[in-house]
Amino acid sequence: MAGQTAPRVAVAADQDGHGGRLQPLAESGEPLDQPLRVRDLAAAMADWEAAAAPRWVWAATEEVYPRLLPQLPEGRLGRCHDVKLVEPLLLGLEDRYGQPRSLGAAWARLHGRQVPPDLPEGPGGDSDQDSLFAPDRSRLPPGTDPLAALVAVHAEQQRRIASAAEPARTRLLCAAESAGGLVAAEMGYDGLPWSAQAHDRLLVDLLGPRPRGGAQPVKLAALAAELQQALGGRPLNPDSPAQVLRAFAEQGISLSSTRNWVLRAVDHPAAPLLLSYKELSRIHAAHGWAWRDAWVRDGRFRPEYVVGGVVSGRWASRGGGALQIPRIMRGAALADPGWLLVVADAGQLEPRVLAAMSGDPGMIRAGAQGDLYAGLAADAFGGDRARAKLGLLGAMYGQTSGETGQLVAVLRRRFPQAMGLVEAAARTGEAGGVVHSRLGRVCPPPSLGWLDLTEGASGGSAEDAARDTRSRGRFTRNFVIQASAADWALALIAALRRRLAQLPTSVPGDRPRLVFFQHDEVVVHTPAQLADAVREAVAAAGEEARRLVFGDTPVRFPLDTHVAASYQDAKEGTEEDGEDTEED
DNA sequence: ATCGTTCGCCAC
DNA sequence: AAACGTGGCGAACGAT
Repeated sequence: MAGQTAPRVAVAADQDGHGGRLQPLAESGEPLDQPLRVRDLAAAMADWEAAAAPRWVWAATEEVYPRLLPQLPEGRLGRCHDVKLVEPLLLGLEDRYGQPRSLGAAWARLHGRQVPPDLPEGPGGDSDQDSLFAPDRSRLPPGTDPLAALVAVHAEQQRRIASAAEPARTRLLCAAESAGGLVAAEMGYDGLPWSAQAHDRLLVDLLGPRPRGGAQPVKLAALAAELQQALGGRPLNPDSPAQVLRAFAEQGISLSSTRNWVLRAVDHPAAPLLLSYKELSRIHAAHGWAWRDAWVRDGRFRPEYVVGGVVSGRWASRGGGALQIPRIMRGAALADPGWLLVVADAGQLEPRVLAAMSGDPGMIRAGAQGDLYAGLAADAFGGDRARAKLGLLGAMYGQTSGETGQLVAVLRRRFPQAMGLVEAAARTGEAGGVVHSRLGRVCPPPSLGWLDLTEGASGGSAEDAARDTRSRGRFTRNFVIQASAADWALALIAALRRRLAQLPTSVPGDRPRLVFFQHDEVVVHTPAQLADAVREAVAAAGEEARRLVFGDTPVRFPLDTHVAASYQDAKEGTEEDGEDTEED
């Protein structure tokens, strides 16, 4: 096929059917040949992928790739440039944060036309029903050639990347974000293995047998009845904070709220009952049978991931609460027979990011070790690891209250460069400025309302203005860390995805798949005999991410990796000796 | 009935 | 012991 050596290929799928058009591009985005019409887009792309593995350029991964996946061979596609994911990154760097990101919007900006607002992101195109007609979400004006517009906008994005203040980092950020788009689509397609039987066992243990209709499970109903008795016997809905506060007041107990930590300090028989009720009630409501009916099909939990859905670059999810699966429910995430789950999480990721970015000698010394907090403690806290950890987390979150404030003061003395980095970020935010991640993801600028308030122009109180100022300082302080950790995590999954695709498989269908990703943690579903190779791939990907994002820093970014049939069992091995089950 | 806000809990 | 960052989500509740 002509042009198969092109480094990039632009893709425009037909609105209906299986065809589309392809156009080979130079790295700069300049066309190398005429567009090529193909009747079977997936087959043509698979051939091209096998021959030359170009970077696929398209308007939006989420609108194209899910439709291709069922028809692609196991190797799938290697790399892409997602115009809609790249656009907001570039807009942020260009002081145009938050402007519309669609292909049509970028095209309109390019031609000085009126920019269409983005469509609201609904529950994404579920291709379950063989929906031949994907609605056009490009926002291009009618009559515009989508491929020509794509090629023009992509070339312009390449120019913008090249003229960014730090082109190499921007290029890496755009590539990583685009790779994230591929991973997200594939994870949504492959799904997290989820055993209905195991899930049922967990639920029955906790709640009792599945009730008919919408009835309350027996254990929950019993707890509610007991609680009502303990609070005087009057009808009570334990799900209503207002009613609960009133009922406790009648017992002579005045509560500031019905939060768990408040209730835990209450000396009354109703308090533990309410705590138990709330715990079980939440499981039933958020991850019970109704949840499974809605989100688990054919032994897979298939949520929708939203790449770049969090300002810091972390992912969000839409539906199913994918990023909030309660720990006690994770026993239901069970590998297929003959398969295993490889679970890897980056321990102490955020403090390691701070160490690497700041170049602080003391922090680097601690971060070169397996346990950063222990190193910190030995250096500055007389070996008290808990205090070292509390202080460092406080410094990264902007905590000032109580004892933690003093710990932060110690850190400032002993690790001036590291503390200087987060405090400079806080000052920038308080002054209304923006900060950026290691790879250059930009934080949102302050709102007009914030500017009015903090400049005293809106008539708000000085207290409100001061509170908003401090709040933005905490946001930007944390942003530089959280967003840089997200940079690393994105590089990790991109590298891991590529390495998994290169693993030799003997039997078709036996390829390891990334099935879950949560901020600093990945899960790979793999044939058992490949589990060791997957572990090695994870470790190598972590090292690759470190080098790409942080260069030659001595700080290590170790991944705690465990292999088990269930997510739960793999995680239990991860926790450090019972004490201190906190993250990071 | 339907919508938006508040509370509160889950994850990192 | 409890206020310190990013989110999603469900029930209650009050407004339309």
